[in-house]
Amino acid sequence: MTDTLPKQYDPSAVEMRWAREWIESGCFNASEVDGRPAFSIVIPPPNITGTLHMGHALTLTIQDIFVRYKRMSGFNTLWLPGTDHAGIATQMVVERDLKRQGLSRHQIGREAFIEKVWQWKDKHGNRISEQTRALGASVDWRHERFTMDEGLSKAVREVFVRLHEDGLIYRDLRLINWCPRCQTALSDLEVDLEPTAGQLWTIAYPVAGRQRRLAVATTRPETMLGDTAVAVHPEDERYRDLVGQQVELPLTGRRIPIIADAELVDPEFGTGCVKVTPAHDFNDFDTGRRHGLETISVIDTSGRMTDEAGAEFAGLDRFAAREKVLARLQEQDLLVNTEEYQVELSRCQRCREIVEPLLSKQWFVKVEPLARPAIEAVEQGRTVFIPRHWEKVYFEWMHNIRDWCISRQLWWGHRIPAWFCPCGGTVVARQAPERCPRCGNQQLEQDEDVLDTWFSSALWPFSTLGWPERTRLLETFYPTSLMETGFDIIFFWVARMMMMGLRFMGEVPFRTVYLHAMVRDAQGQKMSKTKGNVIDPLQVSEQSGADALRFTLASLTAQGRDIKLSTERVEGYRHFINKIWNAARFTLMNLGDFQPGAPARPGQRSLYDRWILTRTSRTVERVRQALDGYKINEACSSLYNFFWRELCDWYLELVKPTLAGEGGAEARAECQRVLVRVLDTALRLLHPFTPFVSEEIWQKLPLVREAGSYLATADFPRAGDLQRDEEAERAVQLLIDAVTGVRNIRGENNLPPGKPLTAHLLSADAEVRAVLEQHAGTIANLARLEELVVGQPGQRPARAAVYVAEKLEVCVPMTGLVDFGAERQRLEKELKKIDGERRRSQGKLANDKFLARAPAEVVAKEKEKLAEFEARMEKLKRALEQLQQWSAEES
RNA sequence: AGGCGCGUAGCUCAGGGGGAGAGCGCUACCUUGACACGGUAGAGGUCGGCGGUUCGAAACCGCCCGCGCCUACCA
Repeated sequence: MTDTLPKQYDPSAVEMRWAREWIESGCFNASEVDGRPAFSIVIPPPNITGTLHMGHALTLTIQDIFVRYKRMSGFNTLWLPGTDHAGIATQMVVERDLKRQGLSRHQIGREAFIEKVWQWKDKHGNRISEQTRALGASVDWRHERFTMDEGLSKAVREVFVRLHEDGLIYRDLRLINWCPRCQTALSDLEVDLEPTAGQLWTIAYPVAGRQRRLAVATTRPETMLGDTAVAVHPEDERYRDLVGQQVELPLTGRRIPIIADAELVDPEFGTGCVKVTPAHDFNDFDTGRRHGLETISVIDTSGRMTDEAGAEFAGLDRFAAREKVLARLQEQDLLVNTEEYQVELSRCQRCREIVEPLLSKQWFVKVEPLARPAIEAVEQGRTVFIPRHWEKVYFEWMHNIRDWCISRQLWWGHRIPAWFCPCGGTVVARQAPERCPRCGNQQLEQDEDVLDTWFSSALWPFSTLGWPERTRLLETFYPTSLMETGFDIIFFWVARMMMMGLRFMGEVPFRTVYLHAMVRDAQGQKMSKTKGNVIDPLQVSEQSGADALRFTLASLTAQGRDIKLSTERVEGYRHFINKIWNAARFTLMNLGDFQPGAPARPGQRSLYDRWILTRTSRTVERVRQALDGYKINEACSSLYNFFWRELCDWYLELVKPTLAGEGGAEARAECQRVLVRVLDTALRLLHPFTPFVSEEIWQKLPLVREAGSYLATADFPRAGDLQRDEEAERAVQLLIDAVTGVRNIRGENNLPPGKPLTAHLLSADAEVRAVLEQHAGTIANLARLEELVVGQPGQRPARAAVYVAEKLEVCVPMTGLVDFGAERQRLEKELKKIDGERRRSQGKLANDKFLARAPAEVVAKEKEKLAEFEARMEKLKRALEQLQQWSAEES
């Protein structure tokens, strides 16, 4: 016996080594031309500013499980990594750096600033990629991409130009969301609504030439300076006569019309009159367009009042202006009411600043024509969402989609390929044009703006594969097989990839979208730096090992539910990893004379060998089925249960004597072979989940294999590789029941574990008795018996504790004092339980309708169950009677 | 306001028309030939409530109660 492994598994010594070796050996390299079926995933590119958090750990774990599973199942597998330039976030980070040096980006200029960002990226932008390696992600680093790479930038220009040619990209002066702090336009999605305590003010607007005032309510009184109408409902009797008249807009001296609009106005709400500010409110903007109203911008891009707001207010911050407007109205007795009111504030997703709707000339994508095919593709099942219910969310958004504002007033990003000529002409082109096609002028200026980061992300599944070139990689791996990401970016990303993929590749970007849940802390709170409840995956990984973290995340990934993570849980699965290690340790300790190449001798196989082989086969089937159905947690629990409960708890215990040579050299040799075979299979099954420990052990196993082969690229087991053997399953179940019965009696009667006992195993079934007799030695060994008697039910020993199993009775004669009370209680409890089952079963069988309508096999099974319950009850009753008798004799 | 999801053992959650499950925790015992990061045994549940469908419901349907999340332009 050689003890080659330490008692405790130390992941830190193992993980870095394999992470490096797999990559160096090319295990994860995809092949561009290959006869094998392709399987591909493009990684959802994390921001270069980011560091790895639990969400990344989860998505990487899930993707890696599928990628390794498919790779081992013979697919030509590409998992393509990369990062995202994250326009606003990255620009903010670099600007902050500059600020520390007392500089602003405007001081150093655009070119120098972009240079700085690249420097920053070179220095810090790889951090997340390195962290990805540490988790064991089996990505093909040769194909790593960055959204600002030349190739991807070319794809962005190509898409922009083509969409523009097709009339799907246009430039227009419209109301957009503007962040006064970031100084850029935002799309609807980049704005978060936040319920906030505010006020609702009611202001009186005097009707021109009458003694009447119209009361309008507003949450933003400062915008009244830009009002260009007051709207009422066309059917509102109260105001019908006023439509077409004017009001005198307070504080401005302007006269504005009273209009009727059924869409904007709900006559039931408030006074039924609405102030209309087309330049600062989305509803009002639409109303303005319907009625041809003037737009007056009274707030500028920094959130200050413009000259249009009037001399008194110009230059004031929007919130200061609000106070001043209210004060002035108060003085004029035009503020008729103030009440507390819950308002939804729009905030910038990046910096939390209150977003301002502003009139601005921006580039937009006309989305509806792109959305239609993207909707159809999911309707037709060409792309399937998992869990399925997310499809509804996707449809809901796609059906109500609005045009996408894609220009950003930033410097870091893909510059918009549009050039303006002083003559008023605009050229959209792949390359900088030399002269204006309209007037020939050579003084063209490129648009200052860049594109929304999500614009380039939308192209990710094909731009990363080389598009617009028709590369081998693209031909082989598009459409990708799986998109694994968080449900929170269905709209931002998944939907947009669908639209762009269909438009430019003519086919969906991915066949399946697997949306994972959010990782929360143990209390179910969202993890956040401010709350301080963040669990850092790298720290956990250092403490417990990446395998333990991965297995934990995978086990908790039930479809459609948030993951509540705690370090205690990871600890628990670390124990599982250690269990795997120790099973291997035990195995290796018993393989001193093992000959890997020697032919198997199935004739030498024991019942236990046959049993573990068939159990392994079932596990293979379960794991495959679970993975094929995207049920990762089910795969995990099958593996956990098999490895710990079946392999370690029973098989290893059953064969210890054989391995010790008690059954002879041949039996030992075959047992070794089976053990190696089973462990090999288990490691293959485990590998996608716990790649490090499985590879480490596998390399130590004495297997016949080519030099330089890796578990990472070994074959994933198939259920048919191993023999099914129901007879062995039934027989071992008898042994398990017998052993458990003795242990139960021992535990319940407080008999010390070391105390040798005598047990009688009784069964009316001769076959059962034969199995028990054959394996009496094993039972005695595991149950710590000094004597074992197999007999018929009538041969119950005197003064014995009884345990009634399904097919046999276990009796242990009690020497010394028997606690009759406790023993009776135990039996009565068991009796009551079985009686409940029996009655339920009997009730069913007494029901004619059940007999008539239930499927025949259900009825047959029910009859079997009833017979079994009755038999067990009979035994229990007899045991109780005897107990009664002994008890009487005793006293 | 609509939509979606969730209420199962003390905790975290699987399961899902035909004998209530796991992990952790808890109790008792144990240095038994890999593992105390271990072993053995045990306690613990009107499967949120009420109706309905069914021979049969924890599961399917409806309503209700709680808890989350997402979407939305009510001034």
